Amino acid sequence: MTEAAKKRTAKRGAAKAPPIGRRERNKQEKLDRILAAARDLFAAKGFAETTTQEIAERADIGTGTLFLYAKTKEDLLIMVFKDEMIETSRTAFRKVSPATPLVDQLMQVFGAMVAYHNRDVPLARALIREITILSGPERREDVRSLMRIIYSGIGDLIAGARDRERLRSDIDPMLAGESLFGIYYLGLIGWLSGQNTKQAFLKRLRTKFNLAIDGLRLAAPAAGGTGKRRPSKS
Amino acid sequence: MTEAAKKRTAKRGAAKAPPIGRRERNKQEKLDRILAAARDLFAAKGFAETTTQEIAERADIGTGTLFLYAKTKEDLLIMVFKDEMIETSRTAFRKVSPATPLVDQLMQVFGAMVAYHNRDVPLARALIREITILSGPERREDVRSLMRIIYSGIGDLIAGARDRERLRSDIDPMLAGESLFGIYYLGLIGWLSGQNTKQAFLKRLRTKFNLAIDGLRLAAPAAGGTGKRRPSKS
DNA sequence: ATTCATTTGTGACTACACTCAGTTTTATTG
DNA sequence: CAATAAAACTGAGTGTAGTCACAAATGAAT
Repeated sequence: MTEAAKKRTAKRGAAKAPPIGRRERNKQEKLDRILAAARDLFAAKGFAETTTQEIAERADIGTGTLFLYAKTKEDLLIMVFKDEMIETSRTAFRKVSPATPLVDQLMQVFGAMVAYHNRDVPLARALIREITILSGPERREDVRSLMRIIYSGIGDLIAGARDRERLRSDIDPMLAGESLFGIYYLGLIGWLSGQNTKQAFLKRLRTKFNLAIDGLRLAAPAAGGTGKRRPSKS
Repeated sequence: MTEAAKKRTAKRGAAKAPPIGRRERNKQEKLDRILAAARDLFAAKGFAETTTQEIAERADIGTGTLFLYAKTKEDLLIMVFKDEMIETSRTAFRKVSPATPLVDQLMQVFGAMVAYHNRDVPLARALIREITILSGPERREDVRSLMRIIYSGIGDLIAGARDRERLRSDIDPMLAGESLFGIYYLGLIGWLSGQNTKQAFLKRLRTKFNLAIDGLRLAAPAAGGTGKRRPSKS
């Protein structure tokens, strides 16, 4: 009996319901090799400087095979870093100090994201470029799920701070989360584009968050009369 | 005396300070032809689908010459639309109704920008992609000047609304302008990426602006202005 | 006008992302 | 096991952005 035959029989005897044959296993292994190769090369040489040839070679597959797993080189970039970014975000929200001023909590979260991007700024630039406007529809869901995590994470922080900081109860936390993320995102782009140092960016961001929380209006800060409706004009 | 000699003499007699010789003129004409060709083709076929060959052909220049005027195809995109975008922004700010609630003024401005992008959404996508993260440093100043115009434009609106809407006097209008633009920009990206209809985007944007102006806090509202806030009972 | 230096123009060429017709591998069936 | 179908793989080939060594045009100097 040949090795092949033995293996085949063994598989039959094991379990057929979850079709985890050689095929699926090979495919998964290949994908893993591709992603590892791409990650290493992107980190070592940068995104633009890495050729798909090199990635295929290092993953020990044919050039054409690569494009069976990633539709484009840009897709590969998202595929490589998606999980990492999601994990970074999740962890950032998990680590937030409870019962801390909302601004500080926000700065903790976004600080973690900035620290992540700071590990490789040119790569972050490529990544943000692609995330902002995807070059194809393939990774749309990936980005969407990342955004959902972030928006609802911020939304939860806002909801959690409602009592502590006497926030309005009529606001949609998700929508507010989107606003705050927009403020962060534009600053991030500015930093990655070299308009600000990381420190200046973060400092400015804190100011903007304070502004967003307090609003532009000349409302009485910490006024004695809590919900005083119309404080006489003039 | 030959034609050449006559011309040369004439030029000498005219003015030498502004060296507007045949050279400069030819260069300008060529650049104009290039930009016109690129604009037409981008509009007709889309950015990705237009080849630099086609642009060169239509501009009646060699393929290599094109890259003497634009370092990359992406550069060309910015070069073609930069002036238009700046003009759109300037006009948008100029047309703002004075003595109108700040939120409405903001919606007028950003509404104009959205209308501009709405003329060709796929092209807007390419444009925003490139503006967000430039693929090279060549057009950095162009984008920066556009941003300056926008930020200070919003800053002026805020400063102008200070009395009308009893805004805080301790805020940096430019910084606040950046915040509001960030909120807009992320929404714009969402719209261009097909996450929202134009209407939903604009409606949501208005809500976000109101939130940014009023703040998240339950502080005593300074009434008056755009009392768009939900009438909180009790 | 002639010479010469400098700027501008050019298209054959290169590098690289991506495709596709043909091949190999795996699973299935009898 | 053999035969067959289906899925996965492959690398030579294709299209296109961008380069570069050389050519042409221009302006300056005499």
